[in-house]
Amino acid sequence: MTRFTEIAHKWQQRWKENKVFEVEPNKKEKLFVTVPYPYISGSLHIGHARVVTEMDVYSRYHRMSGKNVLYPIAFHISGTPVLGISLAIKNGDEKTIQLFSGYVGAYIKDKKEIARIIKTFEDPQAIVDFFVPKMIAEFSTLGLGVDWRRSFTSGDVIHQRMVEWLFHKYKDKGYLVQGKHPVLFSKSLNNAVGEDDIKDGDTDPVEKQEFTLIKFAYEDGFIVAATLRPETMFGQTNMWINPKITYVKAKVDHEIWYFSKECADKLQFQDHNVDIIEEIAGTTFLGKTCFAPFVERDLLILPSTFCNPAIGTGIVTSVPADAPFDWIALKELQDNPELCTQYDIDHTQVKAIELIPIINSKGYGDFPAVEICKKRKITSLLQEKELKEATQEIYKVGYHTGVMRDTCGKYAGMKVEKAKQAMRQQLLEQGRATIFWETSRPALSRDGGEVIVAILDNQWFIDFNAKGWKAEAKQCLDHMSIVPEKYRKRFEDVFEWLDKRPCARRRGLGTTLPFDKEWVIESLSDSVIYMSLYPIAQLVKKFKISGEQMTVPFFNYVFNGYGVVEKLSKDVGIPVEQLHTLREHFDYWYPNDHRHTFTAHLSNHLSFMIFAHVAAMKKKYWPQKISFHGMILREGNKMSKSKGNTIPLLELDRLYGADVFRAFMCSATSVESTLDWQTEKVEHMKKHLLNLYTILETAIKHQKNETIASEHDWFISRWEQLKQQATAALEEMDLRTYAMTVLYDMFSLYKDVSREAKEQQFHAINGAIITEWIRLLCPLVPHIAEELYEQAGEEGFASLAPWPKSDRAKINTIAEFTHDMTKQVQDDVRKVIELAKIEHPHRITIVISHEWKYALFTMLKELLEDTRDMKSIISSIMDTDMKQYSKEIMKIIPAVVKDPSKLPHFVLDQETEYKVVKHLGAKLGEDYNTHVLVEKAEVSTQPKARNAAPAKPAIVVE
RNA sequence: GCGGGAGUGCCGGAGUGGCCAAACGGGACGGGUUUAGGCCCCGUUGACUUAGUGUCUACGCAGGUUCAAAUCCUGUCUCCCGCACCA
Repeated sequence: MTRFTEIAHKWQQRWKENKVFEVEPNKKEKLFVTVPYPYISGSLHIGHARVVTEMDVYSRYHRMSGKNVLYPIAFHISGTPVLGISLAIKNGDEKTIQLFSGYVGAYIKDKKEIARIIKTFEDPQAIVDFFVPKMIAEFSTLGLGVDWRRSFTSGDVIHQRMVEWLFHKYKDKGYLVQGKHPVLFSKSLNNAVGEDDIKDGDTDPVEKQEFTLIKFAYEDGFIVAATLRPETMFGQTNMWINPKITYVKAKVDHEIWYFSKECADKLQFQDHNVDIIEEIAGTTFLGKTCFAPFVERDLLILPSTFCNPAIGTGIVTSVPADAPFDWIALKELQDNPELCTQYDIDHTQVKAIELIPIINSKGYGDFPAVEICKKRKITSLLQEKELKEATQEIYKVGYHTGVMRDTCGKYAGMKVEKAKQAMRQQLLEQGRATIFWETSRPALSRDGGEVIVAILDNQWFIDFNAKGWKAEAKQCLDHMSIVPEKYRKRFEDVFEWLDKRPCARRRGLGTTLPFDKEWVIESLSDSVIYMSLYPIAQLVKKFKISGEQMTVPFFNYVFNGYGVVEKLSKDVGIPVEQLHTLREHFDYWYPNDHRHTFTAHLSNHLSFMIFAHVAAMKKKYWPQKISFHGMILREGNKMSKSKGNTIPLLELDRLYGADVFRAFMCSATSVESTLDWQTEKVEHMKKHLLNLYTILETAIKHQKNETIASEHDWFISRWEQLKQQATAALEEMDLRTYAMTVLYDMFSLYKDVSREAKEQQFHAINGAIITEWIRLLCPLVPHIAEELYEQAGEEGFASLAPWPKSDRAKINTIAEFTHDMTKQVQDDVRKVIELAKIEHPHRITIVISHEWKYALFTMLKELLEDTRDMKSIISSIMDTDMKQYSKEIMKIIPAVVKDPSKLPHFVLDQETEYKVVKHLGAKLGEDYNTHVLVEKAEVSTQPKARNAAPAKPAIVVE
């Protein structure tokens, strides 16, 4: 454990004991800040730490600036992940058990005890109960100024009641609708499933794919083929049926269909009635025909083994121009007359099949499938992998760049992207097709049952397009501050395309839908307005208010002030005073003044938050500000648990202590940029902080309350400017500039003055700035700051000390300039001596510029403010009595106009400069142990005297 | 494909029209301190030049606007992120 870790623990303990961050409403201006509540998922790592730490630095500044700051954190447990962990442990999943044994092992050493605790995790609530206190402890190691009394989880009664209240609001306003919706579904569990219920669902995710089932008239009914590409239907040449499998004839709704048995089974889950009539061998169909839409003619049914009964209908319509599988299958048949004979098919008919060009894709001719097969040397259906890749490639290019050809009837000239939708729509409207959902790969649930797609016909949706809602949300957004501002447009776009969103599921932790208990509110929809609980959560606990008491009217009153409090009190059995207190607290803290989050939340959580607030809250409680932070990498790589490259907060605490982390994180990159965690750089920061700490400790011991001589005005001036810079940066949440200012700029400025100030004066400077500096450091490295603050003999906590105000009156740019000039001359003298290779100069002469040049430079500076026109500048100057120096002036002006940086920041007068340099001369004389002569150009005999310019005296070393 | 962002030195990264050979941090090199190492301190680190205050070249590439561009405009290349119902 490092020294910094010890200091951190000491102060974290004291803050806790003294309830430093437990806040109540008072007379001060309030600031209520939030971050998204973290999901319970085992131990915390630095990925979690960024957002909470940034918000902490920012809010600590505001606390010191005199605001009453509320910074709370709660925990999210809704949805399926915690459930999934629980399930995995129940099923004896070794990976999960090991992972969680590791997390638990961070706190408990006894192996038996660990195993016992893991066993309890079969109940999801046990996971929550175990980790919430651990997560609070781990967050606390970061030194957060959080009021932990207000924490809760999304599974707590208060949260559930509040979510119910919100959904009642949605329902009352007509923002909830019911409809059909496809979900992944386990036949054995007879329930919807998520990623964590599916075998290998985390490593090889299963998606829902939307097939179009197209009906081809055949005998008494339809042969039904499945396709993902309805836009290729103008290119159909034949039908593929697998001779090796058995199909079924079935009554589907009111029609007779011929298709695979597997599909028939699945279709029953997708809102269709299916009665199987008989089984039919695949070979039965061969050589016959069926009638195809779009091409509007009979297609020959041919054999192919690539048709998989488990995918789609096991029947595929053939588009050899655009589908590599179809092309190779057709070619194999055309090239093998024997194969045709074997299936009793007329080879001449097969041979006669001609490809129909349908899509014009970038980089391809008439028949992309043929081209790509040739290019990739695909000649056989056995090259399955290559064929799949080729199919992907053709699809991708076709979808993005393709245009329908003249062969495609009224769709000719249409982009593939559009034609796909339009053609499918036409088929559906004509009753010649239906939608069928299929999983993107064969999948099993963890208990071994088959996973399919089922359509639920009573799915609940939030309808963001409900009348008036978007307009209000937009109004809220318009009044919000978005940092960085560039994300506002993204919000606007998201608002545009937000439509109906499924908001409840059949499984998972969370809140049941109050008016339809079969459903659990989905985890993104239940976490949109929970910040409303922070002002009251600890009161609800204190007043022992039960779930039954937190009714809809209860929240209506507490949040919005609606209703008659006496009646409410009687109805729910809560004393009027308590209701008043709840209402007052809410009204004091709300709205949420600032929410700091990751950009990934923009299109869902943050947008929903705005919609939820405008739906449920009075305008004055709408959110005020959202800021964004960037992602976090480790040594250039993404951090993830599966890669095993995360850094647990406990380890961070042990190796560095919170302050090193905070300082590194804030200074490494700007808030909105990607942060790369590089151990080497963190080590550098640790060294720097140690160095800074030592310097401040020493400075504390050598303070004097004495007047600082005017020769150090430059330092004081710069100090004030840096204070201002730090403050301005914090106001903008520019944590990087702030961190750099207090860690480095002030540090090097302090070093500079320490080198040139005499001891007494240096101690006086210490007296003037040290406690200020400590306080300025406090938001960034609060533990170190507290420790030093105490050493400096200050009362109370640095965390609660007033923020140092900068004094504009002390800013003296002339003093700074003079100081810089002195340093420059000093530097030049050193360089000249080096270049001249004179080891022991016996005389140094410094020549101050001619007086008239000061007038010239002053005038030039003024003129250059208005114009860059050489002629007018020259004529203005020549109008004065400087004309006598025209020869020299004509050399100076072009150079200066071309590059105005050649002019000094300030132009002093000759006498002042002479005095300053004379003073320096004395010092130089001591340094080099030689005679130094400072003279004005007018009296100098040195030829170099002519080169002297204001702020740039000529130097001669002999 | 659409939408958004980025391309600056050995590296990370400042800089949004002139005060920029480029903050700050790191690395490398030279020197000081030290028994030695570390820490710390000083200097150098685009090229050329010089007894400093000098000249030239550079901000993905190619053009343009302007007295003046890394910064504005046009084209182009490369990389990253999002394109949803998933937390």
